Amino acid sequence: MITLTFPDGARRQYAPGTTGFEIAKGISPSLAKRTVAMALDGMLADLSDRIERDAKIEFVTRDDPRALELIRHDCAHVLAEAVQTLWPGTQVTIGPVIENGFYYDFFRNEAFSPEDFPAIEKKMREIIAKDKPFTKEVWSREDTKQVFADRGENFKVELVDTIPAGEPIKIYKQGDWFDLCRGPHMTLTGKVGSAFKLMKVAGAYWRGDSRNPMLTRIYGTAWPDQAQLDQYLHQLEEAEKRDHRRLGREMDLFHFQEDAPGAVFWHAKGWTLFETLVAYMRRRQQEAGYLEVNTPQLIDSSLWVASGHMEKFREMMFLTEKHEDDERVYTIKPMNCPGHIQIFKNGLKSYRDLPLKIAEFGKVHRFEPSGALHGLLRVRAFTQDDAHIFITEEQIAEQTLAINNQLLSIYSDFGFDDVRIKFSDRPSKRLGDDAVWDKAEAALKLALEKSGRPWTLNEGEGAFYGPKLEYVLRDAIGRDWQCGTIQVDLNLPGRLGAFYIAPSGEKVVPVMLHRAMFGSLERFIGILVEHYAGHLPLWLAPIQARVCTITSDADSYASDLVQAATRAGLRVDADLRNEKITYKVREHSLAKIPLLLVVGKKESAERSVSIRRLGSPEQKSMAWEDALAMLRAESGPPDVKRLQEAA
RNA sequence: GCCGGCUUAGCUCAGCUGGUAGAGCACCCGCCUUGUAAGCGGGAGGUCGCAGGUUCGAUCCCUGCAGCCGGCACCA
Repeated sequence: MITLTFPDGARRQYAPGTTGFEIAKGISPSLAKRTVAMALDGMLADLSDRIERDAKIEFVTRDDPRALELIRHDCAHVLAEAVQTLWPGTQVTIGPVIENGFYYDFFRNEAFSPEDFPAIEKKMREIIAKDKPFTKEVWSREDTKQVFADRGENFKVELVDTIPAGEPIKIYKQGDWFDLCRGPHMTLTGKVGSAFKLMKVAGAYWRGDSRNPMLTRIYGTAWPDQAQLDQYLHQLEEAEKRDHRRLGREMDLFHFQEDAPGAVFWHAKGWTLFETLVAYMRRRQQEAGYLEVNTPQLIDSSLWVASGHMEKFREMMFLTEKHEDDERVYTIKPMNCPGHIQIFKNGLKSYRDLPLKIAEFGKVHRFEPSGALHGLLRVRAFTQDDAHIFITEEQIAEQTLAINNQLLSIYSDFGFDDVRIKFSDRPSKRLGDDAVWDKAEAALKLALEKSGRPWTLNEGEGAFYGPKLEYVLRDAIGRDWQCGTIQVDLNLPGRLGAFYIAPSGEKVVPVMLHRAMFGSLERFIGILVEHYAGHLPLWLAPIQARVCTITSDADSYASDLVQAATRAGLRVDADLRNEKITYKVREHSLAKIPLLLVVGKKESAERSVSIRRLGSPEQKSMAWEDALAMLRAESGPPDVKRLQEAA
């Protein structure tokens, strides 16, 4: 006999091989009817599974949160059956559950289009209405391959080979239709319900490899009930409203145009934001002892040959054409490091000069694949808050740790407190001996351990010249963005002939750390706009306050306020147009102006303002002097405020 | 780069099976001097992404190219 423990703590004995369904039915027929799967020791399993060992058992009903992935997975199978019924000859591949839904990849000579969705969804509803039982069979490896081969399902045959030896080959049937699948599934197709929707079609490479054939992927979403589906669709609409490309236009920050794919036209307001971030980072770098420099945009390609970029990074680089009067080919810099090494090399350096921290807001150009471009988040021309720190080998851990700490402090100033660290080790395409890589990776790991922060390994994702740490921010709506990076480089300084004089009088090649905090200013701004949904904090807002007149009688008073505020270093302007105040409030609210200072006859007579904050209908009347003082205090950058508080 | 889709006024979008275009908002002008998320009236604005082709005739059909969008691959 085996002993099963129930959620209420009760223990009962059963004959080995009893199925979950039998047990549920024994407890109550209605429970058996409601149950869609079970969990054995916390692991989801088919209700039809025979239980052979002692275990904790729970019955999972359809409204159990754990049933959600089953609903989605079953829905994927229903989708696959529907597609194969409508278009015989289509090959099935894989159909996993993903966040908020599922997808299924198909192979067919002709791609699917969203226009096919109504027909597919209709067929899916028929399959669900038939309420066919999901049944599991275990087949032999050879039989499985033969069956799928006979049906022309070549991708499935290939999948069978990826299943490790010793694992059962499981086939799930829903009526006549069946699929190779790890499971588990619910009991009946009817349990999928009706709250599902096909979302989009996309191409996807077989097994994620661009050398493989492209499949057609159909994405869908599925929920326990219609209300949750509706809520999800509503959420998607809301997310669209905070898209930085849309907000960038509405807030008049920047634009793109066809002539310059992947390059930003920064408008005055966007550029103010950009410069505000640069000023912030400049202060933070000065406090940490960096020296800011500037290096050429175009450098003779021979330098990039020496650095190894031409060999390992060529396809990402823009090169000039040979000029009639000058046979040289120049490279538009894709990175700042070779330039910074030139500055290091200029003049003899001593070990006493180390660590030497060279920083640049360097604009780099990289030939990103056209399909990768995405607003500000992925561009071809971008500005890095880049720095290269020249040190001795002994200083690697200590300097890495210092950068790590400053990075976290900086992110926190923007409200990013959930930061993950990824450690990327040697890639296949790399410079330098393995012994050098061993050393670099070990030093980075040591620094990570000293920081005491958790990290994950990102295998083979390092830069071609060294391993790296990558800092991933989680934004206000839970999306992850890679921003900062610290890279240990034991290759480039030597290749480019950099050295310092050690205490012994010998020439020694320095170690170089590459680091970026924002990463790309362009990308960081895109992330910020979405993170704040356009509601930038006062210190970042391009226009911090807008004075709105109610009648033209207040025009000159309004102009006085703007002048006084501007002299106080604030970014304030006025709307003197002959429009109703409701009209002005609406317009400037949509433009995400943080503060509206409304002035009419009353205010101009008593030298006050009526303040309205973005996102709140409240109005607060204050004397102008008080309002100005409040604005000044509130609009300070976080690092400046910290210094003021400390003083 | 790959797969699919899209490209009409500054923005959002209509435009039936081919007969050279329309709305709302924005813009300009006039009226209203206005009290916290859209006052009223009028006007102007488009080589329908670019280049070819089919046709008596193309925004519409076909081909190529570009950009964008959604994924995939790649990545700050």
